[in-house]
Amino acid sequence: MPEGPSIILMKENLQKLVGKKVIEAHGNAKIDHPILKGKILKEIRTFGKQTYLVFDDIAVRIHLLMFGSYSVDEQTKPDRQLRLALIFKGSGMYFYTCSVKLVDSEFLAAIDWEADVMSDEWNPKKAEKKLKSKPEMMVCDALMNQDIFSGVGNIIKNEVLFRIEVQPESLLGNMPAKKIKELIAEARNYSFDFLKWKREFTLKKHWLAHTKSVCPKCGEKLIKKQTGLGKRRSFYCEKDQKLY
DNA sequence: ATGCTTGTTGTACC
DNA sequence: AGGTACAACAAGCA
Repeated sequence: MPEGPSIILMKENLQKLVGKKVIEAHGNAKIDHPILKGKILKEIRTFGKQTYLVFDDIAVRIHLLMFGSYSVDEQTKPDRQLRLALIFKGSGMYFYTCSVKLVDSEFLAAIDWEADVMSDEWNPKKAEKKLKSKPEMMVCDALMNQDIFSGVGNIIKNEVLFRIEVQPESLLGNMPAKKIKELIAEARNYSFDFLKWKREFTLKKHWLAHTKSVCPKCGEKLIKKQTGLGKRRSFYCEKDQKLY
C-alpha cells in the first residue's frame, strides 16, 4: 500500500465520505473514540504517506506504515484486527495495521506542505536548499527522508536512482548541481508515473530496477544491497549508475 | 514454510 | 543536549 501515490488513491477512495457525520467510531486504536462521534468529516488531506481526516477542531492521522490497509464499505470481514472503523450513515471506512493518532489544528498548521512530492504545493527550490545543507548525506537516505521528499518510499527511491543513473551510496556533496536538480525533478516525476501505473494495476510491470536481477539497459547483473543509514535494500547497476 | 518487506517510533546507550 | 542502533510492530508473499 504505502508510498505517497498509493495514499493519493486512498484519499480518492475515501472522498465520498467527506461532508458526512460520524455515527460511530470503534477499533483497537488507542484513541478516545467517542470524541469523534457526531462530528462532520470536513476534508481529507494527505502529507506524504500520512492521511488526515479533518474534523472541526481535531484530525485523525492515519499512517499505513509497511503493511497497513483500508477499505470502504467492506463487504467481507478481513481476517485481521480492526484498528479503526468510522461509521457514517449507510457507509463506513475501515483501517488495519496502521498508526492512528488524534492531532489538533496546530499540528496541521506546523506541517511543511511544500515538502510533499505529490502536492501542488511541492517546492523544488526548497528541496534543493535542504539537500545542499547536507553534503555528507547519502542520496539513498536523502530520497527516503520524509522532511525532504515526503511520500517517497523504497520503490520510488530505487527507480529514481536508476533513471538518473546515480549509485545509491553517492554523497549529496559530491553530486553536481545538475544531478541534484535531476534528482528533485525525477522524485516528483516518477511518483506521478507510479500513481498512473498503480491506478492501472501495472506498477510492478514497470519496475526497471526494484527487485530486478538484470539491468534492462546493459544486461549486467544488478547489485542488491542494504544501503545508507536506513539500511534499506537498493537495486542498482554498477555500470550504469555512477558513484559520486 | 521461514524469511523478507512499499515504514516509522521508542528506547537504550553513548 | 545530540547521535546512533536496534527492537518492536505486523500481514502477505515467495
